[in-house]
Amino acid sequence: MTVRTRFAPSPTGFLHIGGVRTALFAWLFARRHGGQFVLRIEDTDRERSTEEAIQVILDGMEWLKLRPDEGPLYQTDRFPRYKEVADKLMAEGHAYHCYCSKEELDVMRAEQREKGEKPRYDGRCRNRAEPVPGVDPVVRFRTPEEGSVVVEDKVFGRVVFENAELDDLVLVRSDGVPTYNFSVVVDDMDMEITHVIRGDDHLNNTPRQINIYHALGAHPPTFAHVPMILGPDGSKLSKRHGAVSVLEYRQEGYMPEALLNFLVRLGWSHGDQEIFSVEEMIHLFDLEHVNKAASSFNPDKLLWINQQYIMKADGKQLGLDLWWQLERMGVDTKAGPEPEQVAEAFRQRAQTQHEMAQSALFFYQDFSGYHEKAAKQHLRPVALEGLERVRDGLTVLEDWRAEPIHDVIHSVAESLELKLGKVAQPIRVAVSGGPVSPPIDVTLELLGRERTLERLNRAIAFVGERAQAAAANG
RNA sequence: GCUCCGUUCGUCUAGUGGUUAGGACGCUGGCCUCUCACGCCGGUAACAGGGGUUCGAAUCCCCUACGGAGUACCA
Repeated sequence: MTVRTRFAPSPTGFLHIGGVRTALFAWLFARRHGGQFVLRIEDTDRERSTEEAIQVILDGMEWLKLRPDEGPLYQTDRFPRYKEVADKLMAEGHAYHCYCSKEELDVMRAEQREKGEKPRYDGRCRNRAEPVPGVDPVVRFRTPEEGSVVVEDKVFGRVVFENAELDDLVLVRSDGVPTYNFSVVVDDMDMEITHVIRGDDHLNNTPRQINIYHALGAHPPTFAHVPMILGPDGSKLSKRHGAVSVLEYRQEGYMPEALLNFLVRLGWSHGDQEIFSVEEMIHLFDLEHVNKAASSFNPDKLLWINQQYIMKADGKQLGLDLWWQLERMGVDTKAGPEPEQVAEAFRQRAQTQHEMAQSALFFYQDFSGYHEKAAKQHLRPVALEGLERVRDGLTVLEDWRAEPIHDVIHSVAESLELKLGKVAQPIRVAVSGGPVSPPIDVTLELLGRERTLERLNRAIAFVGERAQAAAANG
């Protein structure tokens, strides 16, 4: 039997990292076993489902390359099938019509709660022979009254539920729309899902679903409930931390492989290994090493992993990503060096590509003013001679490459009997506006002769003005 | 309330009766160095609590505490 897993999100909110992690595990498991991965959109709740959310799910999974072998399938396309199965259950006595009103049920539950009992449907319509005129009934499942259901969960192990704890759940609403616990069973059965990998918030639903499988004469699939992902503070994931659309991570400059790597280590491990290529994940992933406890999302680690990926990323891709970020920021990338070369210079200096773009801005456009502290520290009269000599040396330099540029700066430092840093740092502030940049020779090469000389002259003038102002004041 | 589930450094985790409880992120000391990074060397910090079982428990059992989920004509 070939393995078939599925990811079945309901498009009622954005696809966030919790959902992605579940999808990743299901996808990895299918890949690992040479099986298929199905994407099913659970949109039976028409009130809350949105077209936008569906699009985010599709785009997000495409970005992460978590591509389904089948689907997207939509539950709203399958209503006739649910009806067919419900009718069968009715005909065989596994289900019955219930005419109770919402109010009636509320009263019933309130009374039970008062008595310290678990609120549950008491089966009052179980043996009703006649319909109630004018009332559209719901279809309820006739849960076995005795015995227990054993869930052999791949993650949680053996979990036993007493049927007496369960009640007769609604299968089909009065308007004919199936409920989750029913449609999910029909779908997983029809789609021949062998392994249901989903969030552990569904563990409690599992015995009910298993009972439905049995009533249908079907074999339940293997279940694996994966723990939830919490926010950095250990609270439920919210908009503040991870509960934003996954696509936001693309905008913030994370690489999809890095996000996947981060997510696979949330609740799963392979010894001490931290970095996994997608191929390695596929090769190594297993349900046995999935944790039982929820884990919280650590943004710093995501940043670190992303940086690791940037360092090793393909140069072309890095250039493309930097270009994309710059364009998004409204920068004219034609007005500066090739993004690919710039990205190379920043390879080890950025945790995200967005950060890289921010740092690289000075290659493409002029900065308005100097970083105050840096200017104060480095653009001083003592730096003047070095700046001028370097400018003069670079003006006549024939070969505009990092090495010869380095030689010019180095010899100026030597002739002034200064350490390289004493000469380089003022140049850095002069050309970048701030105290941080890639190695100075590389920076100048990328910046180009024209811009370099122009900015050097501007800095020289700046130092001159400052000296005059200081003299006037003091 | 009831049912089910969970609990190892701040965080992600290794660990399946005998370990100085290991690694990673973070933080931190140092080295490298033209800045920032990268890299390298070092430090910090954990078995929720209490009872058992055992020669011996992070590991097995029970209780408590805390956290989570379900208890819908949501999914």
